[in-house]
Amino acid sequence: MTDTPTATISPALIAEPGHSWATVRDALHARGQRWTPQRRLILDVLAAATGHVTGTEVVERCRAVDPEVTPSTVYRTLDVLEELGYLHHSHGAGGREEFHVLPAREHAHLQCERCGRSWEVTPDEAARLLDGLARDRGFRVHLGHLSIAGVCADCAG
Amino acid sequence: MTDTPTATISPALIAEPGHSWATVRDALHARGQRWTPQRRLILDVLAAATGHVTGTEVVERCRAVDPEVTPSTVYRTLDVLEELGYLHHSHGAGGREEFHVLPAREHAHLQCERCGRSWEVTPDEAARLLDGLARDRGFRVHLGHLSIAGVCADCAG
DNA sequence: TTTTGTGCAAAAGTTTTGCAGATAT
DNA sequence: ATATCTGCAAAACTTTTGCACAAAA
Repeated sequence: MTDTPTATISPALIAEPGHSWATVRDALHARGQRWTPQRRLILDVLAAATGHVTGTEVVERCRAVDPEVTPSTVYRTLDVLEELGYLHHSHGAGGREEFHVLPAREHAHLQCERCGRSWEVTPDEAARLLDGLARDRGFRVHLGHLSIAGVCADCAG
Repeated sequence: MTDTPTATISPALIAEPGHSWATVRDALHARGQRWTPQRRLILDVLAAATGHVTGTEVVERCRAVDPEVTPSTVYRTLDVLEELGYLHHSHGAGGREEFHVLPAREHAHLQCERCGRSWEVTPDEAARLLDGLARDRGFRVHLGHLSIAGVCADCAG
C-alpha cells in the first residue's frame, strides 16, 4: 500500500451542504457536546460514502475540502458519532476499520476480493445463518459488523 | 493497547517438536525455497494455536522460544505459507490480521465482542447463507476469511 | 466564562522493506 | 556455488494521545 493518492476528490463524494444534520446536532447538545464545522464536514463525507469508508478515506476526503482538518479530529469525531449510534464500523478486506452511516436497517457487506466492489446484504438474506446461530448456539450476530469476503459473479467469470 | 506483555509463553502454546512438517518442507523445496529452523518454529507455533493467532502473537511466541527471531522473518514466512495454501488469514474484532493453519475443512469464526472468545463455524452451519448468496448473486463466499462478530450465549445472560 | 473541540506534534502499534551477511541446497 | 533467508534497522501507515489555544454554548 504505497499508493495513497492525495488525488482530487470527486465532488460527488461530498454530500450537498444543504443536508440537515439537526438530529445529530441536537443529540450532541443533549450530551453537552459541541456542533462544529469539522463535525459537519465529516458527516457530509460519511453521508456521501456509498456503503463504507475507511478512517483514512474520511481523513483524505475531509482534507480535500479543508486541508486544516487533522486526522485526530476525524478519528475523535468518528468515535463520538459511533457512541451516539449514528455510525458503525466493521473490518474490511484490508483489516482496516470501515465506517458507514447507520442506515435504516442494519446490514452486512459483501466484498469482492478481486475487484474490491462491495454490496449490502440485508437481514433477510442473512436470516437463515443468523437464526441458525441464535437457535443452535445462542449467539446473536452483530450484522452491521459483518463483512463477507469472496468472489463476485463478474470476477468469477 | 498499551499492554504488550512479553510474558512467558506457556509451553502448551508450542507444538511438540516431534511434529512432522515433511509435507510443508517438500512443498517449499518443490518451489526452490528453503526449509529453515525459523520456519519450523513458526509452524510449531501456528499448529499449537487453537483456532487463530495474530501476526504479533506469532512473533511473541516465537521470540519466547528463540529471541533471535525477528518480526520480518515471521511476517515473510506467514506470507509464504499462505501462498503455499497452508495458512489462511482473516480479520478479527480489532481489525488485525488473524492467521490460522488450514484445517481439514475451511471454516468461519464466531467471535464474541464482550468476552473475546471465539468458535468455529462449519460450512454446514453457514451453508444456507452461502448457498443463498451463490444462488441469488453468484457470489462465492471465502468462508475461511469470514469472521462473525456478536454476543455469545454466556455474555447475553 | 467554562467546558469541549481543534491543530499540532509526537508516540504507539503493526507490518513492510532494503541491505549485507548467513545459510540451505 | 548460488539463490534464498535472516537479522537488523529504518520506514510506512494507521490510529492514538498530550497539550496549549480556539471556539461553542
